[in-house]
Amino acid sequence: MKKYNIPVEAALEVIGGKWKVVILCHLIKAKRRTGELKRLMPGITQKMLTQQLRELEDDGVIERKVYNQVPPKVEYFLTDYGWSLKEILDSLCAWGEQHIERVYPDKSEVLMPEAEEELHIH
Amino acid sequence: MKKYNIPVEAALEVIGGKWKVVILCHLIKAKRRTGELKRLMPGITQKMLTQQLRELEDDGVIERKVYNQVPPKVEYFLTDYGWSLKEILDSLCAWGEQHIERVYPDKSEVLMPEAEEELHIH
DNA sequence: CAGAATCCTGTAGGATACTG
DNA sequence: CAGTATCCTACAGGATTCTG
Repeated sequence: MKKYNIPVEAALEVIGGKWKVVILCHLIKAKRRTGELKRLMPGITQKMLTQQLRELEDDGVIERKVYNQVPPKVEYFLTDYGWSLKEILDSLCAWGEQHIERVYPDKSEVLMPEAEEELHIH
Repeated sequence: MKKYNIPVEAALEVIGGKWKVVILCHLIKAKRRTGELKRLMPGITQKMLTQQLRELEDDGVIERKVYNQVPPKVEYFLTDYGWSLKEILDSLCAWGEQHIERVYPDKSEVLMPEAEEELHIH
């Protein structure tokens, strides 16, 4: 059992990973398949993605649903416990939006995941 | 100029460092001298402390006040910009307090820094 | 498509000693 | 007391390949 010098460390232990907040911010908007997450995070490697997902799963923050079919289909989504992080994630996202330097003259450069939702890739 | 795949990355860039949230959580309660911070974070090394402090300073989140005296005295405190992170830090701390496993049968093991200094009301 | 298994490297970050 | 300056190592994390 871990000992913390300050309670906030308990939160950091769960969402402190390099990509965890980003992953959670995506999953708070919608459940996602592995490939979707990969496309939403061009910077992440295969290895890191699964690794971070496993840790989040082990911490009970997200859940993994496997569909028994070929080709395989796996979906990740927040658990109830994960939703308890909503306030944190919301404030983080809000701050990011407010304080981001405007690198996007128009929105064209921003990934618009919603647009590709429901897409079937063959 | 950095390009983000998702706005929240802007927030992570500022508070994503290993110790930054902890430091900020301390500074949100009161301005602190270097030695105080060191004692509040027994796990951090001299090097990491100054490094993280410098980065926070460079990002305009905290400010460093040097008193010209011997022995030296330096104080760190949040800037106005830094206070814009209050909501994030508050929700992080709150979550930590709620979800920490109760490792403290009584409070005796928890550091109680408040006792040693006046509060910094903003 | 999801992800496990390898191999490999950079660097985050620790320990220690020193200075104004 | 606050802060450099070194040295050094573990491991986070990347690239690539393979499999059901």
